[in-house]
Amino acid sequence: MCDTNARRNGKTFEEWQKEWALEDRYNFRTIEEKWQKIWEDEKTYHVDIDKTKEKFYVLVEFPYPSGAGLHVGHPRSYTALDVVARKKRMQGYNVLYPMGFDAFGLPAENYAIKTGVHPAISTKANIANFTKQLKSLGFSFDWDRCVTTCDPEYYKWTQWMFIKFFEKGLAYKDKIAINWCPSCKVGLANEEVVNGCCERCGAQVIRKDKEQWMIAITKYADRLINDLGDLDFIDRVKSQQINWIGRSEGAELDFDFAEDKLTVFTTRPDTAFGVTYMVLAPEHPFVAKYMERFENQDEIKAYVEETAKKSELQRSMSEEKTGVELKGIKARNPFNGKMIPVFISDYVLTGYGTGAIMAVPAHDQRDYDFAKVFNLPIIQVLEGGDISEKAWEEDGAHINSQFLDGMNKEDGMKAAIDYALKNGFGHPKINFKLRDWVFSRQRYWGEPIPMVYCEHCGWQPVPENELPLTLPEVPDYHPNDEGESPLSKATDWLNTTCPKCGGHARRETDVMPNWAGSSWYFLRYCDPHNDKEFASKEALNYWMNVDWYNGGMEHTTLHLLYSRFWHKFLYDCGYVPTKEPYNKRTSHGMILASNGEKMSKSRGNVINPDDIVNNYGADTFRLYEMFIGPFDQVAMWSEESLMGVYRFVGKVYSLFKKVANIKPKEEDLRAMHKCILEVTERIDNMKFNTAVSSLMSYVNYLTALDKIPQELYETLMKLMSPFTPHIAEEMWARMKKETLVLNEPWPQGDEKLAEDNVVTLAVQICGKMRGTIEMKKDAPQAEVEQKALSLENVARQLEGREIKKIIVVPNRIVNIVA
RNA sequence: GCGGGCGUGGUGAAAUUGGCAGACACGUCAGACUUAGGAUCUGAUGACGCAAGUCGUGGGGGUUCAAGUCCCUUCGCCCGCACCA
Repeated sequence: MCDTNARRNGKTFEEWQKEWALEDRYNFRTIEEKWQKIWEDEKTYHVDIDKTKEKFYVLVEFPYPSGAGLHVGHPRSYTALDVVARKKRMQGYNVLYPMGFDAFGLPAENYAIKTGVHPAISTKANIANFTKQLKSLGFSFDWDRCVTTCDPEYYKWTQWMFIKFFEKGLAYKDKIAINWCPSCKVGLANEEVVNGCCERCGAQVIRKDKEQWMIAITKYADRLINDLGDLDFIDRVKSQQINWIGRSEGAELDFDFAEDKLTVFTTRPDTAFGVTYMVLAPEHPFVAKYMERFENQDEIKAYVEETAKKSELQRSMSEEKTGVELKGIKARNPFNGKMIPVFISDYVLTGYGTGAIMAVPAHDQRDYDFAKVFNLPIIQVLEGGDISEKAWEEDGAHINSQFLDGMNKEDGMKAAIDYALKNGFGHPKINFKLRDWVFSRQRYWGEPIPMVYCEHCGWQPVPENELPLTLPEVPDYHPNDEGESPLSKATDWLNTTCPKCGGHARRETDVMPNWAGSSWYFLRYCDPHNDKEFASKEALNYWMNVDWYNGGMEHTTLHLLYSRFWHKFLYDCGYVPTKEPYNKRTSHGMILASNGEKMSKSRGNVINPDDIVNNYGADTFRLYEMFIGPFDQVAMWSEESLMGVYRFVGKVYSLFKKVANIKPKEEDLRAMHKCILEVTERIDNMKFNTAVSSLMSYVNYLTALDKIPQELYETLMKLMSPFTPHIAEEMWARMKKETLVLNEPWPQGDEKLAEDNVVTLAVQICGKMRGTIEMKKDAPQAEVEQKALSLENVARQLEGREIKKIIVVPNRIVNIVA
């Protein structure tokens, strides 16, 4: 697979040898430059479908190519999965480990607003810089498969998939109250709002009614939960997704309200006899519909207006419950015929359930608080609690509930729903917190939504043969306050003809969110240059699924959820062979500055990866990031620890001088096999930090030897090559001349050879350590006991005491109970 | 409030799942080689104690021959969601 002469830059092996002999010191710069050039020139990491081999697809989240360049956090997960990829290759798998760029996004657009530089230009420069940085770290990415989401050849297919969503009725335009960031002048998905503020700029999000493209992710809510079951995702990810989707089982019940049915969702239909009033969200359609008939219209209108002005955050923060009664119309509880008052209040959300609730103040704290403010009756229907101070939210037998009396929760629920069904005023219902995906962004630097609006034919998709619908040039990148995309200024582009009737039509001017391109990029990696389809069936069948996907926790309810949904949709359409894209999902911890703070430009505590590579080398950098701490936990950057790792790599280099063509002794092999077994097991289990510890221990062993048998050093290079590929390749070349260590088979650890036939057992008296004994492995119990008792220290401690029992755990411990 | 997780030396952290707590590093101390290298090598290093030994995994209690690990209880921290009916 490789051209030996090219690898030697035309020099003969003898010439190289002379050069090496001169170099006594570890010169990482020459070594790393040399091997990176070889890997690049020889396309060492290029991979194709090879049906004779088992495939393994390793994936890391592709970065947004920001102007700031690579962060030290990026290499943490890239190195970890590079280690996995390299080891799997050596174990004989055909490994796909690709890299690309998630290149649409606001920073490039904001930069364009400030400087006038077209986002395509700054993005291209940033990508070049990122690529250079990534290559300087020696990752084994197949760069031939690099994809970029802002490339028309790529987003052609993102647009094509949007049209599929539209064709299947899952993409629709709707006027809804959206989360509007007044600073970015853009609508945000629910997932992009953090504590009522814009995820990007931190400005407080306000509510704004806007026509938006929506994608019906809620149709997949159940499957997105249920299919998690079979997947090897870390627990935090699973539970966070489940929590976010927020499934609740209950019932919808119809209360009579004037000539209408007022439908509520409740998880506790069995508490219906405790309902003393009802509450509508101020936006509920009945408020406007019956306005004329309310006696206190002014009061109601004022309250509706006031809540409309409030942000979600302000609404949720109000300490005291507020509201207004809809005087003039009462509702009728279908369970007992009682007429009850109806209120509007901002504690009822318009977007969840039906936007209306039945209030059971005795057993729901929010209803209780509201009832106290408005002096409403509180009827206890579940036994067991004192409701004089607060609501009783635990379970108890039903009381004051006619036919439900005496029942427990389960029976009560069943009986209440049966009763509602029989009398035609209710049915079981499952609700989700998840809302449909707001897919429009009033921005420039994103995929144009490939839709045109015709007065006669309505919304029509751009015909497939006209894709990609490329972004036009615009005079000005500013969005305006009315929330119109900069694309609305591209008049030539904007006006078009209807693909259906040929009449005049207008293009959609909103673009897609950042999350669009990243929702399917792992599919494109399988077949990145295909111009007939987004990826061939053959490629998808061979490479999918992703076997191991690592990414940030912050994407759990964003990218990870979106892409699972997107993939399921493609599966339903028959375009992909599997119903889930990722078999295994792990997540790395953040790297913080040495004082425990987040690294940020404003704090001035950012560590630049380029500096680390220049001062210590890529191998040290990689190895340090693996050694820094448990992979899934936050870690603090420490220059001192980095130095320790640098010393270690230097030591490994200088040990080469002691390598000799001698036969390893039994204990040498023991140390070697122990290291093989540990490193192998620890990489598989994501314990990269202790895998490095094993290598260090092994090197400490080698350091103590006068001469190092070559086999031991060769094995060290094999084990280190996933972590520190440059030095491993270099030292391997110095020993073997012709092959690449990365093509060597991964060493096989032998349990038997790793075991010592002499073991040290701890001797305890009543659980307290009193000494140790050396025994042959698996020595008979009697012998062990005798030797333990013969210890001077033990004998002294036991003087005058009676031995009750001796517990021997083979090869571990002796505990004498006296 | 709900969900997930964590608490071990001066520091980052280990601990074959109930079996010698502190591996591997950082730091510190001592020594060697040297004498301007922030180099390298060797050794020591949980606390108290001259020592035998005693005490030690947030606190308290329990199970066990044996607990960082299991059970109960309590305190503290981190992350996600949050008026979701």
